[in-house]
Amino acid sequence: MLQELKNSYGHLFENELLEEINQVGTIKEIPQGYKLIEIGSYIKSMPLLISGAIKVLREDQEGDELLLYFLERGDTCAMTLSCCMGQTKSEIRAIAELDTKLIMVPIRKMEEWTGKYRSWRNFVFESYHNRLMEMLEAIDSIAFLKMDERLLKYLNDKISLTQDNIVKTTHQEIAYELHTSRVVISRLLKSLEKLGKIKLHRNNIEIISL
Amino acid sequence: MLQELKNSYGHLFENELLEEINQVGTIKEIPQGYKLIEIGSYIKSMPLLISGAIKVLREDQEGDELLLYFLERGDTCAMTLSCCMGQTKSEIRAIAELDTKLIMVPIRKMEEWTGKYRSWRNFVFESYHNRLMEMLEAIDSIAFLKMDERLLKYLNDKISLTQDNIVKTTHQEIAYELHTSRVVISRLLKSLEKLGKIKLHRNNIEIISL
DNA sequence: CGCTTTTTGTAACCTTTGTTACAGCTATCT
DNA sequence: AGATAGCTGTAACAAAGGTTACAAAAAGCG
Repeated sequence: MLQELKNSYGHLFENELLEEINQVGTIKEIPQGYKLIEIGSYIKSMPLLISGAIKVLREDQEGDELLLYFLERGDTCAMTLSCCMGQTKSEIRAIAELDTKLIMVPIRKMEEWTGKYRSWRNFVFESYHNRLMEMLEAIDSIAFLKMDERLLKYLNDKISLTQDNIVKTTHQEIAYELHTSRVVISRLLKSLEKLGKIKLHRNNIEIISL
Repeated sequence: MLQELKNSYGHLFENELLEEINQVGTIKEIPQGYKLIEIGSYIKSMPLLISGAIKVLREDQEGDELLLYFLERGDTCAMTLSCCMGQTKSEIRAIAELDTKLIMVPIRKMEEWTGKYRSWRNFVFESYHNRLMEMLEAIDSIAFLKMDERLLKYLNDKISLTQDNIVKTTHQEIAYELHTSRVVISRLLKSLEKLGKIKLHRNNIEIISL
């Protein structure tokens, strides 16, 4: 594990801290689609991403979903931090978007490290910062963009995440994540296809140019 | 200043830290409507609220606004924290919603205090947590509520902020903050009036029951 | 292969929200 | 008082997005 740790976090943490993480952390490999955190659940450990990606979702009372943002290598979940500190329930759902490898760190260590290691403090602050920025981006999209623009942004985000110009998903799935209906997504995708920007196939969308 | 500091932050910080804040902080009284932070500006000090309220707004390229949340006594601006740390430009605009009293603390002290005082660390973490939760609430409103529900929530937030059942604002102002048009707000307000929930006057709205 | 389930395409229609235009009212200023 | 600027009310219309319904294609399965 130490090697993987160093690859992803070596530039951030000093050796002593890396060693501590190595001692108390457990590595986990989770498959795509695996649910890491459910809304309302308590959290007892904090994930440090090694590879893969995790999508973070919000849900309302009726069970309608909305995609907030993705976590990638070097990221951690600020919501988790937040919940750990306050001992409150999770406000979000986290699902592996790709096959993902991560290190789980028990939360009791966190308090200790924030006092002990300046690099850890900075990491935590930076995580909060990044998450706030991503929340702002999410707000921008919902508040200021129309559905067709949001869809384009969604497709863009997907291809930069997977490094693949084929987005493997269904219209229904996109509709869930953008909190709209399948018919609306099919309609907009069809018009993108007519513009020559994408090509529609069953269970996947081929991106030509966006 | 020390007394006001103790009233608002005495339960959070130890005396030594309160003393330090007293040394380096400067007290500021700003009138309603005063612009504290503009989008794109750099921030050199961090506000600790003593009394009053500050509204935090987001803006898109076209200059369309959206109200994110309010800061009250005991709060600080996590966006400011965030920007200070990263030395980046402000992503938000902050305007005094009421006449407001606050203490400005130079940002260079922050790094020092996060290492030195556990209570300060906890305060900063809690601020981030609170702001993340308020961002989530903002997202919930925009994504899951219809405009009439958002308007109700807006009015509710206002009366709990001012402790006054008369909301002193114009339809246009509400429209800006909810990122819609004045006509839409007038329409919805009128229908609320017909339901007997509010009474409309010039420049203010009297809340009967929500 | 025949049956079922999942996914996609599309039409028709409704609701919500946004836009334009204009009139009347109120406060303020000179 | 008269002029002006700002605020509110309302109608008529346009656009975006949501809903319902149904058909057809593709994949999965015994």
